[in-house]
Amino acid sequence: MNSRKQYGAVLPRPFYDRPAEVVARALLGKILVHRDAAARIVETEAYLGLTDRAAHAWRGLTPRTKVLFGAPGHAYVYLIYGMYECLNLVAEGEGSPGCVLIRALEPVAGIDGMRERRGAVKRDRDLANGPGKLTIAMGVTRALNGADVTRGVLTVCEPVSQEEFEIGVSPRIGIQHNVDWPLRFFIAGNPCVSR
DNA sequence: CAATAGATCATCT
DNA sequence: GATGATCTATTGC
Repeated sequence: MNSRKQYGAVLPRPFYDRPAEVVARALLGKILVHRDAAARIVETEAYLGLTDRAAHAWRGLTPRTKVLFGAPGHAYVYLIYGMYECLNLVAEGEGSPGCVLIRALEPVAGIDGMRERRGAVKRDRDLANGPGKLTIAMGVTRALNGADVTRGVLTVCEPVSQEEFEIGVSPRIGIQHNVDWPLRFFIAGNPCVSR
């Protein structure tokens, strides 16, 4: 049991009030915290909104995308393929629907709970190395859609110690439009980054 | 090891 | 009624 705190101050709202691709880069290395579970963000993708056909908000304001058009620093959780949930963080100011998809995490604390929720996973690095996996591992569900990430049960925090890392860039994964836009960011060499 | 099929449902046409 | 920001198990070299 390690009782030492693994993370520091909660990121304030202005952190998110910037272009989606800037926030996506800045989130790498930060610590996502939900109740007793904490994990380092090692892979993100930026979705730009009205100009980005791959983004949910591309078509405009609908009941589902309402959160994306709201204030920055909130969670957007949606169901994909009828089975898995994906976690996004809303970026950019009110009315500007940029967001950042969290694609992979490196477990930091509460790993026992993650293993329970994930079932027959062998290695720790496989607990949260994908968008659908990390929501299960962290216990994030659609009940958290619209939640304020600057205070409450789900937050993103500064790491206690920031090791140096290189940021890798590539096209986004699993989408059908704008396949060549380099909006995926990850910590180069980290074993928890998805393939 | 790489490729592929199947699971399963909220959202939008 | 079709589609999708996925994962896992299974099949085929």
